[in-house]
Amino acid sequence: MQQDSEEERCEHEERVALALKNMPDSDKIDELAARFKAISEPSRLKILLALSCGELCVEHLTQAVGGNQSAVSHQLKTLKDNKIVKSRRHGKQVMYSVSDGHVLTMINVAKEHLNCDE
Amino acid sequence: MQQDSEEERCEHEERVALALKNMPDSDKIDELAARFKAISEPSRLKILLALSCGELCVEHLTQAVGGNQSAVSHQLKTLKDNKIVKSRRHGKQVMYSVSDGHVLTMINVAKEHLNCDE
DNA sequence: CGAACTTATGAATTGTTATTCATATGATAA
DNA sequence: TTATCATATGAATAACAATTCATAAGTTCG
Repeated sequence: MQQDSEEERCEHEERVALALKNMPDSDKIDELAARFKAISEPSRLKILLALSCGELCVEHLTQAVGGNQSAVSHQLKTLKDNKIVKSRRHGKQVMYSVSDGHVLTMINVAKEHLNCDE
Repeated sequence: MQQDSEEERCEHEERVALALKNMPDSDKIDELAARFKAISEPSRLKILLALSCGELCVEHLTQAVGGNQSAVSHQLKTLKDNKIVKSRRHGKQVMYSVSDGHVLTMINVAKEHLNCDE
């Protein structure tokens, strides 16, 4: 016998209702997802990990992650559009850095999570 | 005039070296990226947000996020393969829940980050 | 065992996204 | 202003991923 009890059924229905009630609206979900997506490509994650050591210009970033300048620029654009990194011009160079502490926190939490199962 | 100073150049070179030294190996980066990717689709993020209210079976999840059963199953597989959710069988049903606190933390940090700029 | 129910999976299609190459833009110095 | 250096961008191709449909597999009940 493995029939659901009356109470269990009820509890689950309530949880569905709660989930529906608490669900952020579509735009917010899309924006959140887009940010995770920005971080979710190895090439871009690598850039972020490099930037977690401090501000770097495009050329140095390119050295740090390996690859070509154009690719890195495209990737930086994606990261910047999603507020993951910020930039400032310094003479001929453009310096990039992680946009704020939240991003670093997320990466660190993700790293911890990674260590849990191996 | 906007020439780089000698010290600045040095500092940057050091930072490149540091970034290279601290860079996790390729496999680890790929795994980390894959996890972010798992979270980075609106449909899957929605599932996670629903699960943040508590354990749910596939049918209820399907109700909570809207969509069809097959799609939700596929999405759950991706989440599970990436250790974002876990499951247990309960009679005919399979109950899914968020794998651990790290995942919830990440989502909450991401939500905070979202609120910073609007 | 067979029927009913819940979840999972394979294959195909469609839609997205990364990367590359060529070149444009912006900045500085002579 | 022109040459040079640093970065950004557009367009094209190529790699990848999401969704759907049909159906298989696992579980319980009679």
